[in-house]
Amino acid sequence: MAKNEGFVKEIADIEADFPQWYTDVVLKTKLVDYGPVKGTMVIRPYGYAIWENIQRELDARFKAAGVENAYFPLLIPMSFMTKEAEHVEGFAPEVAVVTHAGGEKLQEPLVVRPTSETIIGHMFGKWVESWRDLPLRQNQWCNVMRWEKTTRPFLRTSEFLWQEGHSVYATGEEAERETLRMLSLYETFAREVLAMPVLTGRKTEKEKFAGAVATYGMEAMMHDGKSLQSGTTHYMGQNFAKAFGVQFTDKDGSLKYGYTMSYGVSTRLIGALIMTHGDGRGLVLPPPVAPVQVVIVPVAMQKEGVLAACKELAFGLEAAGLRVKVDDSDNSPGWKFNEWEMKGVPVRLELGPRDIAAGKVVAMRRDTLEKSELSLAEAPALVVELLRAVTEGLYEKAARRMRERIVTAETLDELLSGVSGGFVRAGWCGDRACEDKVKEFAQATARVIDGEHTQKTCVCCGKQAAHTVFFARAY
RNA sequence: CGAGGCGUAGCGCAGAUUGGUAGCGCGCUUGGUUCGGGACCAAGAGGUCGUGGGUUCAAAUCCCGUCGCCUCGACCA
Repeated sequence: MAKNEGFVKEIADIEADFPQWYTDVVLKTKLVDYGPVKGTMVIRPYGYAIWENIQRELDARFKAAGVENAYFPLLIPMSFMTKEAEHVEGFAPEVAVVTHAGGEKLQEPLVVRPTSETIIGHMFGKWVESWRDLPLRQNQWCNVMRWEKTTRPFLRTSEFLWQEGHSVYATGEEAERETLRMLSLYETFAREVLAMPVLTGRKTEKEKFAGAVATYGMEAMMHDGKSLQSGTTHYMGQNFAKAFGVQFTDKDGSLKYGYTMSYGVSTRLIGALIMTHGDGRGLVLPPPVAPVQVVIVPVAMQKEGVLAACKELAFGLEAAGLRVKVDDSDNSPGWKFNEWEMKGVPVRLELGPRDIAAGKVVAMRRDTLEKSELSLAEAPALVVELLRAVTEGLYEKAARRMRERIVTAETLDELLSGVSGGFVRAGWCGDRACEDKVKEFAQATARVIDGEHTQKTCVCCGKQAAHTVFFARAY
């Protein structure tokens, strides 16, 4: 790579041409490549390793919450899709359909799952008979397909990876409580693992999931002030239970429909990470999900003992539970510094003859680019501490940016100015017409309804506000 | 689906207006010297010019068709 091809932009520059910066960085760091079919992506090893870390962390949290993993089929009979009226209306435009197989036209077309409420509803209908079978809480890690018109790696692709959790409860209260509990689990996960602050809340009718009674979402603010929906949970009431016959005999002997809910996050989270933490030099990965947490760059590595010292250091760090790489490739140290900075490795250690003689190692943290000297002997403990500081630092930096870029608006003009660089908190009367008008006027949508209702009047029509809403432009 | 742009070596591009031996940079291979912020020398390998047709003695280049991808808008994890 030529000198001028590296990422040595300033932060202001990445915001100026953010979509281009994003596309460049995901391709150059080999997170992803375009697939041969429009809208598809290949998640390359460096990107997939991030996904595996996300999976591992989230999966453990689901299991701790009592959810079991299962796997349901990719293909869903077309007739299932039409059983829930709103659901089919919402998803019909973007499903891919299999019409031929085995060299013959199929009697009934099969849709490639865009989400699995229908087929899981069908199966749950078979499995649920008694109140003793409830709650039923399952999750699957899988791929889904939605034929999108405009695509971008991780953020919106025709096929993507996700998890979808589905639960049935005997009562609506329980199912609703689970819907909020999972939203909270996501929020905690975003903070602790992705170092990403989010806003959570209920979605408006216009933005809710097709077939749900209520949808809740978490929204993250990207570097350019736009919002990215990073996870959703849905309370379905009895809509799907009735459509698929999810019934049980209650304690009193009466036959009742269950109440269902679902929740999901996808590989979009990888895009969210990149657009939350990245800077002019490329990726900045939060330590909990970074495929390589510490890279060791040997200096003057042909000199006696340098490589051996690097390997010994790596051994000590690995013993402390860290993911470590010694870059003993033929490139110059300068090349390696730039390369690993671009790839977002949270901590770099430089080890050369000078350090070895002094019993020290030079450490650089990726988030602040600050260098410090550590005692070689105590490096494992110190690096663990440094990584913790990086995670916290990333969260604080992103949280500060989000706080600074949320403004309150009383008028459409104020809203328009606010959404050009961040989120806007504004009153809303609750009418779809006003929501649509805001969209038209400011290219902004209602992201979530704020839990704190502070605004008295609707930003659009001036009537009494039913809710206080966060408006933003969204990816 | 609307508007633009692009398909030439692994990647990024030039060559096209004026048709005439397929080029450049990076990367790759081999050998050597280097190594504290993208090192250097030497020698090499690598191309159905997206695809189909047409014009021509001759097409990457001109004409017609077609396929694909990217970006920006309207719809969505």
